[in-house]
Amino acid sequence: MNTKDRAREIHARLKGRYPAPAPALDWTNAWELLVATVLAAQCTDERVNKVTPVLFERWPDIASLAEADVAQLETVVRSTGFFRNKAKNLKAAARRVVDVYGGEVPRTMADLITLGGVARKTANIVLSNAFNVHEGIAVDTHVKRLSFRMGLTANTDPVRIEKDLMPLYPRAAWGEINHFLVYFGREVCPARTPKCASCELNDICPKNGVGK
DNA sequence: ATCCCGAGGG
DNA sequence: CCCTCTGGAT
Repeated sequence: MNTKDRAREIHARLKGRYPAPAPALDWTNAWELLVATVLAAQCTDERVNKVTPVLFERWPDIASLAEADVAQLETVVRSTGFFRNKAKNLKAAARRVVDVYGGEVPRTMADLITLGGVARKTANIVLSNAFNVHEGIAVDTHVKRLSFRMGLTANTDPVRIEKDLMPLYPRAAWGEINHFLVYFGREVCPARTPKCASCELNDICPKNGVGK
Protein backbone atom coordinates (compact mmCIF):
# COMPACT_ATOMS: atom_id res chain seq x y z
CA MET A 1 0.00 0.00 0.00
CA ASN A 2 1.38 3.42 -0.89
CA THR A 3 1.60 6.29 1.57
CA LYS A 4 -1.49 8.13 0.37
CA ASP A 5 -3.70 5.03 0.46
CA ARG A 6 -2.44 4.19 3.95
CA ALA A 7 -3.13 7.75 5.08
CA ARG A 8 -6.71 7.59 3.77
CA GLU A 9 -7.26 4.19 5.36
CA ILE A 10 -5.98 5.41 8.73
CA HIS A 11 -8.30 8.38 8.51
CA ALA A 12 -11.32 6.23 7.63
CA ARG A 13 -10.76 3.79 10.49
CA LEU A 14 -10.12 6.52 13.08
CA LYS A 15 -13.19 8.42 11.90
CA GLY A 16 -15.14 5.26 12.69
CA ARG A 17 -13.55 5.03 16.11
CA TYR A 18 -14.05 8.71 16.97
CA PRO A 19 -17.24 9.79 15.11
CA ALA A 20 -17.64 13.04 17.07
CA PRO A 21 -14.32 14.03 18.64
CA ALA A 22 -14.91 16.10 21.78
CA PRO A 23 -12.38 18.87 22.42
CA ALA A 24 -9.88 17.94 25.12
CA LEU A 25 -9.28 21.51 26.27
CA ASP A 26 -12.09 23.55 27.84
CA TRP A 27 -12.79 26.89 26.14
CA THR A 28 -15.67 29.14 25.13
CA ASN A 29 -14.02 31.53 22.63
CA ALA A 30 -10.89 31.96 20.50
CA TRP A 31 -8.92 33.79 23.19
CA GLU A 32 -9.59 31.10 25.80
CA LEU A 33 -8.55 28.43 23.32
CA LEU A 34 -5.35 30.32 22.54
CA VAL A 35 -4.48 30.62 26.23
CA ALA A 36 -5.30 26.96 26.93
CA THR A 37 -3.22 25.80 23.96
CA VAL A 38 -0.20 27.85 25.03
CA LEU A 39 -0.48 26.37 28.53
CA ALA A 40 -0.73 22.86 27.03
CA ALA A 41 2.93 22.85 25.94
CA GLN A 42 4.56 19.81 27.57
CA CYS A 43 1.62 19.49 29.92
CA THR A 44 -1.49 17.30 30.06
CA ASP A 45 -4.78 18.86 28.98
CA GLU A 46 -6.24 17.60 32.25
CA ARG A 47 -3.96 19.91 34.19
CA VAL A 48 -4.59 22.81 31.81
CA ASN A 49 -8.32 22.43 32.44
CA LYS A 50 -7.72 22.84 36.17
CA VAL A 51 -5.74 26.05 35.66
CA THR A 52 -7.78 27.93 33.04
CA PRO A 53 -10.93 28.39 35.21
CA VAL A 54 -8.80 30.11 37.85
CA LEU A 55 -7.05 32.22 35.22
CA PHE A 56 -10.27 33.36 33.50
CA GLU A 57 -11.91 34.04 36.85
CA ARG A 58 -9.19 36.55 37.69
CA TRP A 59 -8.55 37.87 34.16
CA PRO A 60 -11.85 37.36 32.29
CA ASP A 61 -10.80 38.88 28.95
CA ILE A 62 -7.88 39.90 26.75
CA ALA A 63 -7.74 43.50 28.00
CA SER A 64 -7.52 42.46 31.66
CA LEU A 65 -4.76 39.92 31.00
CA ALA A 66 -2.81 42.59 29.12
CA GLU A 67 -2.64 44.47 32.45
CA ALA A 68 -1.98 41.42 34.63
CA ASP A 69 0.64 41.36 37.36
CA VAL A 70 3.16 38.87 35.99
CA ALA A 71 4.04 37.45 39.41
CA GLN A 72 0.38 36.65 40.06
CA LEU A 73 -0.01 35.15 36.62
CA GLU A 74 3.08 32.98 37.24
CA THR A 75 1.51 31.66 40.43
CA VAL A 76 -1.70 30.72 38.64
CA VAL A 77 -0.02 28.89 35.74
CA ARG A 78 2.84 27.44 37.78
CA SER A 79 1.64 23.83 37.79
CA THR A 80 1.63 23.66 33.97
CA GLY A 81 5.42 23.90 33.81
CA PHE A 82 7.56 26.46 31.93
CA PHE A 83 5.54 28.91 34.03
CA ARG A 84 7.80 31.96 33.65
CA ASN A 85 7.79 31.73 29.85
CA LYS A 86 4.08 31.01 29.70
CA ALA A 87 3.12 33.90 32.01
CA LYS A 88 5.35 36.37 30.19
CA ASN A 89 4.22 35.19 26.74
CA LEU A 90 0.50 35.26 27.59
CA LYS A 91 0.61 38.78 28.97
CA ALA A 92 2.63 40.01 25.97
CA ALA A 93 0.27 38.23 23.57
CA ALA A 94 -2.75 39.89 25.22
CA ARG A 95 -0.98 43.25 25.05
CA ARG A 96 -0.31 42.82 21.33
CA VAL A 97 -3.86 41.64 20.52
CA VAL A 98 -5.19 44.79 22.20
CA ASP A 99 -2.63 47.21 20.72
CA VAL A 100 -2.25 45.82 17.20
CA TYR A 101 -5.38 43.77 16.47
CA GLY A 102 -8.10 45.88 18.09
CA GLY A 103 -8.73 43.40 20.87
CA GLU A 104 -9.74 40.59 18.47
CA VAL A 105 -7.76 37.37 18.10
CA PRO A 106 -6.35 37.48 14.54
CA ARG A 107 -7.64 34.88 12.07
CA THR A 108 -4.57 34.21 9.95
CA MET A 109 -1.44 32.12 10.48
CA ALA A 110 0.78 35.07 9.57
CA ASP A 111 -0.75 37.30 12.27
CA LEU A 112 -1.11 34.62 14.96
CA ILE A 113 2.56 33.63 14.91
CA THR A 114 3.57 37.23 15.62
CA LEU A 115 2.24 36.66 19.14
CA GLY A 116 4.97 35.57 21.56
CA GLY A 117 4.72 31.90 22.50
CA VAL A 118 2.49 31.11 19.50
CA ALA A 119 3.97 29.11 16.60
CA ARG A 120 2.38 26.96 13.88
CA LYS A 121 1.04 24.22 16.16
CA THR A 122 -0.86 26.60 18.45
CA ALA A 123 -1.98 28.78 15.53
CA ASN A 124 -3.35 25.76 13.63
CA ILE A 125 -5.33 24.62 16.68
CA VAL A 126 -6.89 28.07 17.16
CA LEU A 127 -7.62 28.57 13.45
CA SER A 128 -9.25 25.19 12.89
CA ASN A 129 -11.15 24.83 16.16
CA ALA A 130 -12.25 28.42 16.86
CA PHE A 131 -12.54 29.81 13.33
CA ASN A 132 -12.93 26.72 11.12
CA VAL A 133 -10.00 28.00 9.05
CA HIS A 134 -7.54 25.38 7.78
CA GLU A 135 -4.16 26.81 6.82
CA GLY A 136 -2.25 23.71 7.90
CA ILE A 137 -2.21 20.68 10.20
CA ALA A 138 -1.34 21.05 13.88
CA VAL A 139 1.70 18.85 14.54
CA ASP A 140 2.04 18.17 18.26
CA THR A 141 3.83 15.38 20.07
CA HIS A 142 1.11 12.83 19.19
CA VAL A 143 0.85 13.76 15.51
CA LYS A 144 4.63 13.70 15.27
CA ARG A 145 4.97 10.26 16.87
CA LEU A 146 2.04 8.63 15.04
CA SER A 147 2.94 10.07 11.63
CA PHE A 148 6.43 8.64 11.95
CA ARG A 149 5.35 5.25 13.27
CA MET A 150 2.66 4.88 10.62
CA GLY A 151 5.09 5.77 7.86
CA LEU A 152 3.35 8.99 6.78
CA THR A 153 6.63 10.89 7.05
CA ALA A 154 10.34 10.16 7.27
CA ASN A 155 10.99 13.48 9.00
CA THR A 156 11.15 14.40 12.68
CA ASP A 157 10.94 18.18 12.28
CA PRO A 158 7.32 19.33 12.91
CA VAL A 159 7.31 21.81 10.01
CA ARG A 160 8.49 19.15 7.55
CA ILE A 161 5.99 16.64 8.95
CA GLU A 162 3.20 19.18 8.40
CA LYS A 163 4.26 19.65 4.77
CA ASP A 164 4.35 15.87 4.30
CA LEU A 165 0.86 15.40 5.78
CA MET A 166 -0.99 18.22 4.02
CA PRO A 167 -1.07 16.68 0.50
CA LEU A 168 -2.26 13.34 1.94
CA TYR A 169 -5.64 14.70 3.06
CA PRO A 170 -8.35 17.04 1.75
CA ARG A 171 -8.16 20.49 3.35
CA ALA A 172 -11.53 20.05 5.04
CA ALA A 173 -10.08 17.12 7.02
CA TRP A 174 -6.96 18.92 8.27
CA GLY A 175 -8.56 19.87 11.57
CA GLU A 176 -9.83 16.43 12.50
CA ILE A 177 -6.54 14.75 11.56
CA ASN A 178 -5.11 16.33 14.69
CA HIS A 179 -8.00 15.18 16.85
CA PHE A 180 -7.93 11.62 15.61
CA LEU A 181 -4.18 11.17 16.01
CA VAL A 182 -4.17 12.77 19.46
CA TYR A 183 -6.95 10.54 20.81
CA PHE A 184 -5.62 7.42 19.14
CA GLY A 185 -2.15 8.25 20.40
CA ARG A 186 -3.40 8.51 23.94
CA GLU A 187 -5.62 5.44 23.99
CA VAL A 188 -3.77 2.96 21.78
CA CYS A 189 -0.38 4.21 20.63
CA PRO A 190 1.30 6.20 23.43
CA ALA A 191 5.01 7.02 23.36
CA ARG A 192 6.17 4.38 25.77
CA THR A 193 4.12 1.17 25.50
CA PRO A 194 1.96 1.02 22.35
CA LYS A 195 -0.82 -1.61 22.45
CA CYS A 196 0.08 -3.22 19.14
CA ALA A 197 -1.63 -6.54 19.93
CA SER A 198 -5.09 -4.95 20.16
CA CYS A 199 -4.53 -2.14 17.63
CA GLU A 200 -7.02 -1.90 14.75
CA LEU A 201 -4.36 -0.30 12.55
CA ASN A 202 -1.88 -3.12 13.12
CA ASP A 203 -2.29 -4.62 9.64
CA ILE A 204 -1.33 -1.38 7.89
CA CYS A 205 1.36 -0.19 10.35
CA PRO A 206 5.00 -0.41 9.20
CA LYS A 207 6.08 -0.12 12.86
CA ASN A 208 9.21 1.63 11.70
CA GLY A 209 9.29 4.10 14.54
CA VAL A 210 8.16 2.14 17.59
CA GLY A 211 10.64 2.59 20.39
CA LYS A 212 12.25 5.64 18.85
C1' DA B 1 21.32 21.63 20.15
C1' DT B 2 19.73 23.53 24.33
C1' DC B 3 16.85 25.66 27.59
C1' DC B 4 12.51 26.47 29.95
C1' DC B 5 10.10 23.44 34.23
C1' DG B 6 6.01 21.19 37.10
C1' DA B 7 3.39 16.90 37.82
C1' DG B 8 2.28 12.15 37.27
C1' DG B 9 3.29 7.27 35.80
C1' DG B 10 6.23 3.20 35.65
C1' DC C 1 15.41 6.94 39.20
C1' DC C 2 13.69 7.95 34.08
C1' DC C 3 10.15 9.18 30.73
C1' DT C 4 6.28 11.80 29.04
C1' DC C 5 2.80 15.36 28.70
C1' DT C 6 -1.51 18.47 22.26
C1' DG C 7 5.91 23.54 22.24
C1' DG C 8 8.48 27.63 21.45
C1' DA C 9 12.52 30.68 21.41
C1' DT C 10 17.45 31.25 21.31
